[in-house]
Amino acid sequence: MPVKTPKRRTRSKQSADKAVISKATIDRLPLYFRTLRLAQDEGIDIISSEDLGRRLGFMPEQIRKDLASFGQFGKKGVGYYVNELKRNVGSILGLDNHWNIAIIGIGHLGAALANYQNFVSLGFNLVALFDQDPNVIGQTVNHVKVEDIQRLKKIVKERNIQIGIIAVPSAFAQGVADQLVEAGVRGIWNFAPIKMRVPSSIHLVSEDLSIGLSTLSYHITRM
Amino acid sequence: MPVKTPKRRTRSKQSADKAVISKATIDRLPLYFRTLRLAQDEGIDIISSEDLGRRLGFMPEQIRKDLASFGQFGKKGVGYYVNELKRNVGSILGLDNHWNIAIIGIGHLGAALANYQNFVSLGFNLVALFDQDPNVIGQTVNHVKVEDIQRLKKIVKERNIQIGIIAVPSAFAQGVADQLVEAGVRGIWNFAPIKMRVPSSIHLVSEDLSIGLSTLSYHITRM
DNA sequence: TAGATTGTTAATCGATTAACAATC
DNA sequence: TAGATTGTTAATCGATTAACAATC
Repeated sequence: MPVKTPKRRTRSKQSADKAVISKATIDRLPLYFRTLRLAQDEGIDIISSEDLGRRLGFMPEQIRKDLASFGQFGKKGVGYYVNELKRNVGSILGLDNHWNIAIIGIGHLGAALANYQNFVSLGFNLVALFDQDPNVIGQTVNHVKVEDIQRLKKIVKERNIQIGIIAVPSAFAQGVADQLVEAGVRGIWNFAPIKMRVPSSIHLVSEDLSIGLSTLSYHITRM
Repeated sequence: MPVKTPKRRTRSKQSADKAVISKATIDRLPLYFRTLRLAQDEGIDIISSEDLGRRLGFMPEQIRKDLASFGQFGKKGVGYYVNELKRNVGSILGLDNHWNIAIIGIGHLGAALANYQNFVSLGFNLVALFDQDPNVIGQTVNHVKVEDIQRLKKIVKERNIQIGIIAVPSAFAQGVADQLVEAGVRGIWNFAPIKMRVPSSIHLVSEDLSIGLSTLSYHITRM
């Protein structure tokens, strides 16, 4: 459900004011971050919006506009310093907060997420796993022990967990979300294909894996 | 890269013409399908756009507009017949083609996808798994044997596979995509976080799991 | 019939792309 | 300096929401 951000028509010209950033822009930031990291790995020092655009399949003006909404990171006539821009984009995304995350539901998907190395490389700390199955509780996945979901609230507080990742079957997902909210997490990343409801103060991102496959079916049906 | 569909300004009024359907509309169709199935399970015969909207968090006029772009499925003053609409939406999505799918890369994520029951319930047939690791080749995941990736082209043709699901490490993903294209698949569902390139005749949907977590970080950093 | 709800056109809103002055 | 490239405003494009006639 799109949260309507009140829009400011009369914003002053050059003050350090927080303009409203579009969701589309925010969704592109992680892609800029990754591409900058790859460029860094290639030893590139300076990159233009045109080159970034070529690598990502975006128009250069879109990239410039996205970045400019957070500050003036480039040098006219030159481009962007890769290291500096990467650090800035990472900081905008809050990756340097090194959030503590937990996964709830250690089935096939939960276990795969627990082993996903990209989260580590983005700076997230996997600090807890939870399941309800006595056969799974006590096991270790990627060096983290699976805890009884009964202990969720206690451990979320103890380990200062800010983000909960829900990978339980649909029927239990809303209940787990409610528990996470009560335990005090600030964000939920949900993989259950349901319309999840959380208080407006909690940030929710839902992944729906069956959308992609279904839309693929739609397209190949028509070709 | 958005494929520009030539737009028809001068479309005739009431003929069975295929108007251009927006990507946003297509992405919502799988959600309609799922919600209709749930309503069906609840024994509901007739549903209004308002009720569908409440269940999904969409405006009813958006749902009516989406559906109306494919035909007149509702009854004025009454609503939509759940069974009939679900059948129609499923057919629009091409789910009744029961596409044959294969997963390439049977690591944690690939194995999780191989076990994902929602694909089965959407009518997809998982008919092949591929890996490159001799320790994985020959194993059975969800009743399907893992084949040597060397045999990809042969098996894709033999088993009439239309959709390839890529779950290999980023470094190998483009190469696998190229092989799938050569083998004759019509669509690729990619989980590697790269900018994948395929011919314009091949449909590509990429899932990028780190976007969701990064944008969550963005939002909780700012609250 | 009266009330309800669709299908569709018009109005609004938001996001992308184009253009160009500023400046390195 | 001349050439290149940013940052930003304006124009365009596309998607959502509002309004309402049609009709069950």
